[in-house]
Amino acid sequence: MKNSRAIDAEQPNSRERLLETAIGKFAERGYAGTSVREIVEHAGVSKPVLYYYFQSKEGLFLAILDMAENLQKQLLQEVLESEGKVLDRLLILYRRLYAGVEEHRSLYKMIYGLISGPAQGAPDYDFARYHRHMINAICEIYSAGIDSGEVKKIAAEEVAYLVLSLIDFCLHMDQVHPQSSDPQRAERLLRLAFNGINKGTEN
Amino acid sequence: MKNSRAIDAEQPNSRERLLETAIGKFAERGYAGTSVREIVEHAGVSKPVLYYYFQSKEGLFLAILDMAENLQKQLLQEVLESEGKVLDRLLILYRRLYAGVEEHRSLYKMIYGLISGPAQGAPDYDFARYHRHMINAICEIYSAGIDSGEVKKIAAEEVAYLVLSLIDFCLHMDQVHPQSSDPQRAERLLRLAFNGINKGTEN
DNA sequence: TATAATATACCTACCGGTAGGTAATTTTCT
DNA sequence: AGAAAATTACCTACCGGTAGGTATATTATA
Repeated sequence: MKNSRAIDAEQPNSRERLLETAIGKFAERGYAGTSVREIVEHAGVSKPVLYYYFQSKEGLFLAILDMAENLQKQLLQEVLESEGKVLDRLLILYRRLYAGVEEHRSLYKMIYGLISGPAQGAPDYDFARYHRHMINAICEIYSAGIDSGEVKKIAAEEVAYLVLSLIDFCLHMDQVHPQSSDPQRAERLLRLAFNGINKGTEN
Repeated sequence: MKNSRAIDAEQPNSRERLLETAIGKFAERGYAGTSVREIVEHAGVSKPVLYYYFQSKEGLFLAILDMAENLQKQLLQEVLESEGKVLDRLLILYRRLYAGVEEHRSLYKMIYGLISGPAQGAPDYDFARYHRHMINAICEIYSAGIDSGEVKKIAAEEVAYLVLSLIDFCLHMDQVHPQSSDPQRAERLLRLAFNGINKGTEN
């Protein structure tokens, strides 16, 4: 028999502690703004442990990005399996996204910072892929709505930009001002855009 | 008479070259990702010149931010003097903003990165102020539209978020994919949001 | 007893910042 | 007007400290 006293709690091992710590630090202070010393100290391990698992600071960074892309891929796949009206499916997308951001707050912050901001000395990486995946998913949802005659025949990409801009913005706001968080805002704005702002448009 | 040969060309002096170079570098690689050596070398001056004019790397950074806030303040003031329909005034805002971004591409990129991303080791600064100024300006424009009965009586801030999210997103896209730049996109999306996406809404 | 996982102690290169000096201009004093 | 004093605008050379990374020894595990 391999285990001694039951399943012995399984406290996160060094590798995972390093990943988690690095995500937090990179999110708060950026890649160049975070030293490997900070990371290993906060994770409670010595420096060679980091190099043992990730070869380099860049390796650690890229391991995090791999993780993030898998999370996004899985999320979008789930959402695309949904059915219903366009607006409802977009709301499902948003809610699922919101839940994901809640669960991986720092990871989202880190990625968002790298998508929107400078490279911070980090290794090259095609961050726009995250954005493209989102646009594609929204296009797919909207196109289905055009096919079923539910929504206006507007270029799906055009609508995708509008929807994504709004979702992104709200998620971002939620992150930089968590005290005035309003998870419903994105949903309201989405409905608003669907119904129109001008007087004379319905609702 | 004090001057010798006319106004002697006045090539940009060291101070301005440092400012310009620093903006470019900070925009591309972030604050912590840019060393003062890089800056002074690219600007063609020696290190103490930077410390002579700006006291520190932080001083240089803050000087840039001062500049940026003044530019924004001036821009919004101009736009708020406009008259007309809400959508038209918002389009004026967007166009003016677009022109400003074109003119100060790197500066905008740097600020945007700092608003959206981690601190990168940069000194504390309330970057959200840029965002608040924008929201306030849009609220003012929209409120005028409510008063004149032109648009729906929706909380102005709500609309401001929608409008800003859209403008921000388009400006940002324009920046990270300048090759597929489409200055008209924001205008189309703005109109789209005003008219609604659902079938049955006008236009 | 082999190997996976860690620690100590150290490396070189570069970081932001400064000490100390100087050529050229401007201001002040006579 | 001309000398003296002060200021401006810059330089080379260097500082203490910290960055990312590693050689080597040790400990735990199987």
